[in-house]
Amino acid sequence: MNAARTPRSDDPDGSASALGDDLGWALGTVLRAYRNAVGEVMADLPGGARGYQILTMAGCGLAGTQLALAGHLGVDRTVMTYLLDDMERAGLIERRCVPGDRRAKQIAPTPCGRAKAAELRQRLRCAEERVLHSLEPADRQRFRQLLRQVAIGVDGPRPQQPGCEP
Amino acid sequence: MNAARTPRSDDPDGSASALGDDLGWALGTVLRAYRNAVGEVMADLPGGARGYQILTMAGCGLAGTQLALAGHLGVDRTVMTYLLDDMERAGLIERRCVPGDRRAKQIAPTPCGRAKAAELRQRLRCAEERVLHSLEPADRQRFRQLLRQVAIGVDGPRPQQPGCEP
DNA sequence: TATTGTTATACTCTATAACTATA
DNA sequence: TATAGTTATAGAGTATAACAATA
Repeated sequence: MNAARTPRSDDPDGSASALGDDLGWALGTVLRAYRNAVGEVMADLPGGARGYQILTMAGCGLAGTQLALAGHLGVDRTVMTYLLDDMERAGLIERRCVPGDRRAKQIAPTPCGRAKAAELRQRLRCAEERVLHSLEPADRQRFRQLLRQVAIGVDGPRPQQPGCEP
Repeated sequence: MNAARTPRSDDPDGSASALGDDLGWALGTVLRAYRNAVGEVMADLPGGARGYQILTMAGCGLAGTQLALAGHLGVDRTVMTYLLDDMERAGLIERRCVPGDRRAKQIAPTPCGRAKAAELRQRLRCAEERVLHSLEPADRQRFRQLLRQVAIGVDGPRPQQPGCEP
Protein backbone atom coordinates (compact mmCIF):
# COMPACT_ATOMS: atom_id res chain seq x y z
CA MET A 1 0.00 0.00 0.00
CA ASN A 2 2.87 2.36 0.79
CA ALA A 3 5.40 3.61 -1.72
CA ALA A 4 8.72 1.85 -1.51
CA ARG A 5 11.27 3.56 0.73
CA THR A 6 14.28 1.74 -0.68
CA PRO A 7 15.89 3.09 -3.86
CA ARG A 8 15.14 1.09 -6.98
CA SER A 9 17.31 0.66 -10.00
CA ASP A 10 14.84 2.40 -12.30
CA ASP A 11 14.29 5.27 -9.89
CA PRO A 12 17.74 6.61 -9.07
CA ASP A 13 16.63 10.01 -7.81
CA GLY A 14 13.82 8.80 -5.57
CA SER A 15 10.97 10.19 -7.64
CA ALA A 16 8.70 7.25 -6.99
CA SER A 17 8.89 7.35 -3.21
CA ALA A 18 8.57 11.13 -3.34
CA LEU A 19 5.26 10.77 -5.15
CA GLY A 20 3.40 9.23 -2.28
CA ASP A 21 5.01 11.49 0.29
CA ASP A 22 4.15 14.77 -1.40
CA LEU A 23 2.33 16.59 1.35
CA GLY A 24 1.50 19.49 -0.96
CA TRP A 25 -0.31 17.36 -3.50
CA ALA A 26 -2.27 15.51 -0.82
CA LEU A 27 -3.25 18.68 1.03
CA GLY A 28 -4.27 20.44 -2.17
CA THR A 29 -6.28 17.48 -3.38
CA VAL A 30 -8.11 17.04 -0.08
CA LEU A 31 -8.86 20.74 0.29
CA ARG A 32 -10.20 20.81 -3.27
CA ALA A 33 -12.43 17.82 -2.53
CA TYR A 34 -13.55 19.54 0.67
CA ARG A 35 -14.53 22.66 -1.22
CA ASN A 36 -16.46 20.64 -3.79
CA ALA A 37 -18.30 18.66 -1.12
CA VAL A 38 -19.05 21.61 1.13
CA GLY A 39 -19.69 24.14 -1.62
CA GLU A 40 -23.29 23.19 -2.20
CA VAL A 41 -24.05 23.05 1.52
CA MET A 42 -22.71 26.58 1.97
CA ALA A 43 -23.95 27.90 -1.35
CA ASP A 44 -26.43 30.41 0.06
CA LEU A 45 -24.31 31.48 3.03
CA PRO A 46 -22.39 34.72 2.46
CA GLY A 47 -18.69 33.91 2.61
CA GLY A 48 -19.29 30.18 2.17
CA ALA A 49 -17.28 27.94 4.49
CA ARG A 50 -15.47 30.98 5.81
CA GLY A 51 -18.74 32.59 6.76
CA TYR A 52 -19.60 29.44 8.67
CA GLN A 53 -16.28 29.54 10.49
CA ILE A 54 -16.94 33.14 11.51
CA LEU A 55 -20.39 32.22 12.80
CA THR A 56 -18.96 29.31 14.78
CA MET A 57 -16.22 31.43 16.33
CA ALA A 58 -18.67 34.20 17.13
CA GLY A 59 -21.12 31.68 18.56
CA CYS A 60 -18.51 30.69 21.13
CA GLY A 61 -17.72 34.31 21.93
CA LEU A 62 -14.25 33.71 20.51
CA ALA A 63 -14.48 35.85 17.40
CA GLY A 64 -13.01 38.94 19.01
CA THR A 65 -12.28 41.89 16.79
CA GLN A 66 -12.15 41.84 13.00
CA LEU A 67 -8.37 41.82 13.11
CA ALA A 68 -8.24 38.80 15.41
CA LEU A 69 -10.74 37.02 13.18
CA ALA A 70 -8.70 37.83 10.07
CA GLY A 71 -5.60 36.41 11.72
CA HIS A 72 -7.40 33.23 12.69
CA LEU A 73 -8.73 32.74 9.18
CA GLY A 74 -5.45 33.73 7.54
CA VAL A 75 -6.80 36.56 5.39
CA ASP A 76 -6.06 40.24 5.11
CA ARG A 77 -8.07 42.63 7.26
CA THR A 78 -9.47 44.25 4.09
CA VAL A 79 -10.95 40.91 3.04
CA MET A 80 -12.56 40.67 6.44
CA THR A 81 -14.31 43.99 5.90
CA TYR A 82 -15.96 42.79 2.69
CA LEU A 83 -16.83 39.42 4.21
CA LEU A 84 -18.46 40.95 7.29
CA ASP A 85 -20.27 43.54 5.16
CA ASP A 86 -21.99 40.71 3.32
CA MET A 87 -22.79 38.79 6.49
CA GLU A 88 -24.11 41.89 8.23
CA ARG A 89 -26.32 42.73 5.25
CA ALA A 90 -27.67 39.19 5.39
CA GLY A 91 -28.49 39.69 9.08
CA LEU A 92 -26.13 36.96 10.28
CA ILE A 93 -23.70 38.97 12.41
CA GLU A 94 -23.45 42.41 13.91
CA ARG A 95 -20.55 44.72 14.64
CA ARG A 96 -20.60 45.85 18.25
CA CYS A 97 -18.56 48.53 19.92
CA VAL A 98 -15.76 47.29 22.14
CA PRO A 99 -15.76 48.97 25.55
CA GLY A 100 -12.39 50.64 26.03
CA ASP A 101 -11.41 50.87 22.35
CA ARG A 102 -13.66 52.81 20.06
CA ARG A 103 -11.66 51.80 16.98
CA ALA A 104 -12.29 48.07 17.31
CA LYS A 105 -15.48 46.14 16.52
CA GLN A 106 -16.63 43.02 18.31
CA ILE A 107 -18.19 40.45 15.98
CA ALA A 108 -21.30 38.78 17.37
CA PRO A 109 -23.84 36.47 15.72
CA THR A 110 -27.47 37.50 15.48
CA PRO A 111 -30.12 34.97 16.53
CA CYS A 112 -30.63 34.36 12.82
CA GLY A 113 -26.88 33.73 12.40
CA ARG A 114 -26.87 31.27 15.28
CA ALA A 115 -29.82 29.40 13.84
CA LYS A 116 -28.24 29.28 10.40
CA ALA A 117 -24.98 27.89 11.77
CA ALA A 118 -26.79 25.25 13.79
CA GLU A 119 -28.80 24.25 10.73
CA LEU A 120 -25.68 23.93 8.59
CA ARG A 121 -23.64 22.10 11.23
CA GLN A 122 -25.23 18.71 10.63
CA ARG A 123 -25.11 18.97 6.84
CA LEU A 124 -21.52 20.16 6.96
CA ARG A 125 -20.55 17.21 9.11
CA CYS A 126 -22.08 14.84 6.56
CA ALA A 127 -20.23 16.50 3.70
CA GLU A 128 -16.98 16.23 5.64
CA GLU A 129 -17.56 12.56 6.28
CA ARG A 130 -18.04 11.99 2.56
CA VAL A 131 -14.61 13.54 1.94
CA LEU A 132 -13.14 11.13 4.49
CA HIS A 133 -15.08 8.13 3.22
CA SER A 134 -11.94 6.17 2.33
CA LEU A 135 -10.95 6.03 6.01
CA GLU A 136 -12.60 3.74 8.52
CA PRO A 137 -14.47 5.55 11.32
CA ALA A 138 -11.66 5.12 13.84
CA ASP A 139 -9.11 6.49 11.36
CA ARG A 140 -11.36 9.44 10.59
CA GLN A 141 -11.31 10.49 14.20
CA ARG A 142 -7.57 9.98 14.35
CA PHE A 143 -7.07 11.98 11.16
CA ARG A 144 -9.21 14.86 12.42
CA GLN A 145 -7.26 14.90 15.65
CA LEU A 146 -3.84 14.88 13.98
CA LEU A 147 -4.85 17.50 11.41
CA ARG A 148 -6.17 19.76 14.13
CA GLN A 149 -2.96 19.33 16.12
CA VAL A 150 -0.92 20.34 13.09
CA ALA A 151 -3.17 23.33 12.40
CA ILE A 152 -2.92 24.58 15.98
CA GLY A 153 0.83 24.04 15.99
CA VAL A 154 1.67 25.92 12.81
CA ASP A 155 1.42 29.29 14.53
CA GLY A 156 3.86 28.21 17.18
CA PRO A 157 7.67 28.05 17.03
CA ARG A 158 9.34 26.50 13.98
CA PRO A 159 12.40 24.71 15.36
CA GLN A 160 15.21 23.88 12.95
CA GLN A 161 15.16 20.25 11.95
CA PRO A 162 18.44 18.33 12.23
CA GLY A 163 19.88 17.60 8.81
CA CYS A 164 18.29 20.56 7.08
CA GLU A 165 20.15 23.38 5.35
CA PRO A 166 23.53 21.72 5.87
CA MET B 1 -7.14 17.86 24.72
CA ASN B 2 -10.27 17.16 22.69
CA ALA B 3 -13.26 19.45 22.51
CA ALA B 4 -16.15 18.32 24.65
CA ARG B 5 -18.66 16.12 22.86
CA THR B 6 -21.42 16.54 25.41
CA PRO B 7 -23.70 19.59 25.18
CA ARG B 8 -23.01 22.25 27.76
CA SER B 9 -25.48 24.66 29.27
CA ASP B 10 -23.71 27.70 27.83
CA ASP B 11 -23.34 26.13 24.40
CA PRO B 12 -26.82 25.01 23.41
CA ASP B 13 -26.16 24.76 19.67
CA GLY B 14 -22.88 22.89 19.86
CA SER B 15 -20.66 25.72 18.63
CA ALA B 16 -17.81 24.85 20.95
CA SER B 17 -17.47 21.23 19.93
CA ALA B 18 -17.88 22.26 16.28
CA LEU B 19 -14.88 24.55 16.59
CA GLY B 20 -12.31 21.82 17.03
CA ASP B 21 -13.93 19.58 14.46
CA ASP B 22 -13.97 22.11 11.63
CA LEU B 23 -12.13 20.22 8.91
CA GLY B 24 -12.24 23.24 6.61
CA TRP B 25 -10.46 25.54 9.01
CA ALA B 26 -7.80 22.95 9.81
CA LEU B 27 -7.18 22.08 6.16
CA GLY B 28 -7.02 25.70 5.13
CA THR B 29 -4.67 26.60 7.96
CA VAL B 30 -2.32 23.70 7.28
CA LEU B 31 -2.25 24.31 3.53
CA ARG B 32 -1.50 27.98 4.16
CA ALA B 33 1.35 27.04 6.48
CA TYR B 34 2.59 24.58 3.87
CA ARG B 35 2.65 27.27 1.21
CA ASN B 36 4.54 29.65 3.49
CA ALA B 37 7.10 27.02 4.45
CA VAL B 38 7.60 25.66 0.95
CA GLY B 39 7.34 28.97 -0.87
CA GLU B 40 10.93 30.00 -0.36
CA VAL B 41 12.25 26.55 -1.28
CA MET B 42 10.33 26.64 -4.57
CA ALA B 43 10.82 30.36 -5.18
CA ASP B 44 12.95 30.02 -8.30
CA LEU B 45 11.12 27.02 -9.76
CA PRO B 46 8.56 27.95 -12.43
CA GLY B 47 5.15 26.94 -11.14
CA GLY B 48 6.37 26.62 -7.55
CA ALA B 49 5.19 23.53 -5.69
CA ARG B 50 3.03 22.60 -8.66
CA GLY B 51 6.05 22.67 -10.93
CA TYR B 52 7.75 20.30 -8.54
CA GLN B 53 4.77 17.97 -8.60
CA ILE B 54 4.89 17.92 -12.38
CA LEU B 55 8.60 17.11 -12.35
CA THR B 56 8.03 14.32 -9.86
CA MET B 57 5.22 12.80 -11.87
CA ALA B 58 7.17 13.10 -15.08
CA GLY B 59 10.24 11.63 -13.40
CA CYS B 60 8.27 8.46 -12.72
CA GLY B 61 6.90 8.38 -16.25
CA LEU B 62 3.45 8.96 -14.80
CA ALA B 63 2.81 12.46 -16.09
CA GLY B 64 1.04 11.33 -19.23
CA THR B 65 -0.56 13.98 -21.39
CA GLN B 66 -1.21 17.56 -20.39
CA LEU B 67 -4.86 16.74 -19.82
CA ALA B 68 -4.07 13.85 -17.49
CA LEU B 69 -1.64 16.04 -15.61
CA ALA B 70 -4.21 18.81 -15.28
CA GLY B 71 -6.70 16.34 -13.86
CA HIS B 72 -4.22 15.02 -11.34
CA LEU B 73 -3.34 18.52 -10.18
CA GLY B 74 -6.93 19.71 -10.22
CA VAL B 75 -6.49 22.64 -12.59
CA ASP B 76 -7.95 23.62 -15.91
CA ARG B 77 -6.15 22.46 -19.05
CA THR B 78 -5.55 26.09 -20.04
CA VAL B 79 -3.63 26.65 -16.80
CA MET B 80 -1.53 23.62 -17.66
CA THR B 81 -0.54 25.21 -20.96
CA TYR B 82 0.84 28.32 -19.25
CA LEU B 83 2.53 26.28 -16.56
CA LEU B 84 4.27 23.99 -19.03
CA ASP B 85 5.22 26.93 -21.24
CA ASP B 86 7.18 28.39 -18.32
CA MET B 87 8.77 25.06 -17.42
CA GLU B 88 9.72 24.35 -21.01
CA ARG B 89 11.25 27.81 -21.39
CA ALA B 90 13.28 27.12 -18.24
CA GLY B 91 14.49 23.85 -19.78
CA LEU B 92 12.91 21.65 -17.11
CA ILE B 93 10.48 19.62 -19.22
CA GLU B 94 9.77 18.92 -22.83
CA ARG B 95 6.63 18.16 -24.81
CA ARG B 96 6.98 14.98 -26.79
CA CYS B 97 4.72 13.60 -29.46
CA VAL B 98 2.55 10.70 -28.39
CA PRO B 99 2.71 7.78 -30.82
CA GLY B 100 -0.82 7.06 -32.01
CA ASP B 101 -2.36 10.45 -31.16
CA ARG B 102 -0.87 13.48 -32.81
CA ARG B 103 -3.05 15.85 -30.78
CA ALA B 104 -1.66 14.85 -27.38
CA LYS B 105 1.69 15.77 -25.84
CA GLN B 106 3.67 13.57 -23.50
CA ILE B 107 5.37 15.51 -20.70
CA ALA B 108 8.91 14.38 -19.92
CA PRO B 109 11.56 15.92 -17.68
CA THR B 110 14.88 17.04 -19.14
CA PRO B 111 18.07 15.97 -17.36
CA CYS B 112 18.13 19.48 -15.93
CA GLY B 113 14.57 19.04 -14.68
CA ARG B 114 15.43 15.74 -13.05
CA ALA B 115 18.44 17.25 -11.31
CA LYS B 116 16.43 20.22 -10.11
CA ALA B 117 13.73 17.99 -8.63
CA ALA B 118 16.29 15.81 -6.88
CA GLU B 119 17.98 18.88 -5.45
CA LEU B 120 14.69 20.30 -4.15
CA ARG B 121 13.45 16.99 -2.76
CA GLN B 122 15.57 17.11 0.39
CA ARG B 123 14.85 20.76 1.12
CA LEU B 124 11.15 20.24 0.50
CA ARG B 125 11.09 17.35 2.93
CA CYS B 126 12.66 19.56 5.59
CA ALA B 127 10.11 22.31 5.00
CA GLU B 128 7.31 19.77 5.26
CA GLU B 129 8.66 18.46 8.53
CA ARG B 130 8.67 21.98 9.93
CA VAL B 131 4.98 22.25 9.12
CA LEU B 132 4.38 19.00 11.01
CA HIS B 133 6.63 19.92 13.91
CA SER B 134 3.86 19.75 16.49
CA LEU B 135 3.47 16.01 15.84
CA GLU B 136 5.90 13.43 17.15
CA PRO B 137 7.79 11.51 14.45
CA ALA B 138 5.53 8.47 14.66
CA ASP B 139 2.42 10.64 14.34
CA ARG B 140 3.91 12.48 11.37
CA GLN B 141 4.21 9.22 9.46
CA ARG B 142 0.71 8.26 10.49
CA PHE B 143 -0.65 11.65 9.44
CA ARG B 144 1.06 11.50 6.05
CA GLN B 145 -0.35 8.04 5.49
CA LEU B 146 -3.91 8.97 6.45
CA LEU B 147 -3.83 12.19 4.43
CA ARG B 148 -2.58 10.35 1.38
CA GLN B 149 -5.30 7.74 1.78
CA VAL B 150 -7.93 10.47 1.89
CA ALA B 151 -6.43 12.22 -1.14
CA ILE B 152 -6.38 9.03 -3.19
CA GLY B 153 -9.90 8.18 -2.10
CA VAL B 154 -11.56 11.46 -2.99
CA ASP B 155 -11.72 10.61 -6.66
CA GLY B 156 -13.48 7.37 -5.93
CA PRO B 157 -17.15 6.73 -5.16
CA ARG B 158 -18.94 8.98 -2.67
CA PRO B 159 -21.36 6.68 -0.86
CA GLN B 160 -24.30 8.25 0.97
CA GLN B 161 -23.68 8.41 4.69
CA PRO B 162 -26.46 7.13 6.96
CA GLY B 163 -28.20 9.98 8.74
CA CYS B 164 -27.50 12.55 6.06
CA GLU B 165 -30.09 14.46 4.06
CA PRO B 166 -32.97 12.94 6.04
C1' DT C 1 -18.92 15.02 -33.87
C1' DA C 2 -15.64 14.79 -29.99
C1' DT C 3 -11.05 15.63 -28.08
C1' DT C 4 -6.24 17.84 -27.31
C1' DG C 5 -3.99 21.80 -26.94
C1' DT C 6 -3.56 26.90 -27.64
C1' DT C 7 -4.87 31.73 -27.37
C1' DA C 8 -7.54 35.79 -26.00
C1' DT C 9 -10.59 37.51 -22.76
C1' DA C 10 -13.11 38.10 -18.47
C1' DC C 11 -13.78 37.10 -13.85
C1' DT C 12 -12.70 36.16 -8.88
C1' DC C 13 -9.98 36.57 -5.16
C1' DT C 14 -6.60 38.84 -2.57
C1' DA C 15 -3.31 42.20 -1.37
C1' DT C 16 -1.38 47.14 -1.45
C1' DA C 17 -1.94 51.96 -0.59
C1' DA C 18 -4.27 55.83 1.06
C1' DC C 19 -7.57 57.52 4.23
C1' DT C 20 -10.37 58.33 8.83
C1' DA C 21 -10.85 57.70 13.61
C1' DT C 22 -9.10 56.52 17.53
C1' DA C 23 -5.13 55.08 20.92
C1' DT D 1 3.54 57.45 16.31
C1' DA D 2 0.91 53.24 15.98
C1' DT D 3 -3.43 50.66 15.43
C1' DA D 4 -8.55 49.26 13.80
C1' DG D 5 -11.26 49.62 10.20
C1' DT D 6 -12.69 51.31 5.54
C1' DT D 7 -12.26 52.31 0.62
C1' DA D 8 -10.23 52.37 -4.03
C1' DT D 9 -7.10 50.28 -6.99
C1' DA D 10 -4.03 46.89 -8.89
C1' DG D 11 -2.30 42.34 -9.23
C1' DA D 12 -2.19 37.17 -9.37
C1' DG D 13 -4.57 33.26 -10.44
C1' DT D 14 -8.20 31.01 -12.64
C1' DA D 15 -11.87 29.92 -15.73
C1' DT D 16 -14.68 30.64 -20.14
C1' DA D 17 -14.97 30.93 -25.07
C1' DA D 18 -13.26 30.59 -29.56
C1' DC D 19 -10.00 28.46 -32.43
C1' DA D 20 -6.80 24.85 -35.01
C1' DA D 21 -5.42 20.26 -35.52
C1' DT D 22 -6.54 15.64 -35.09
C1' DA D 23 -9.38 11.55 -33.77
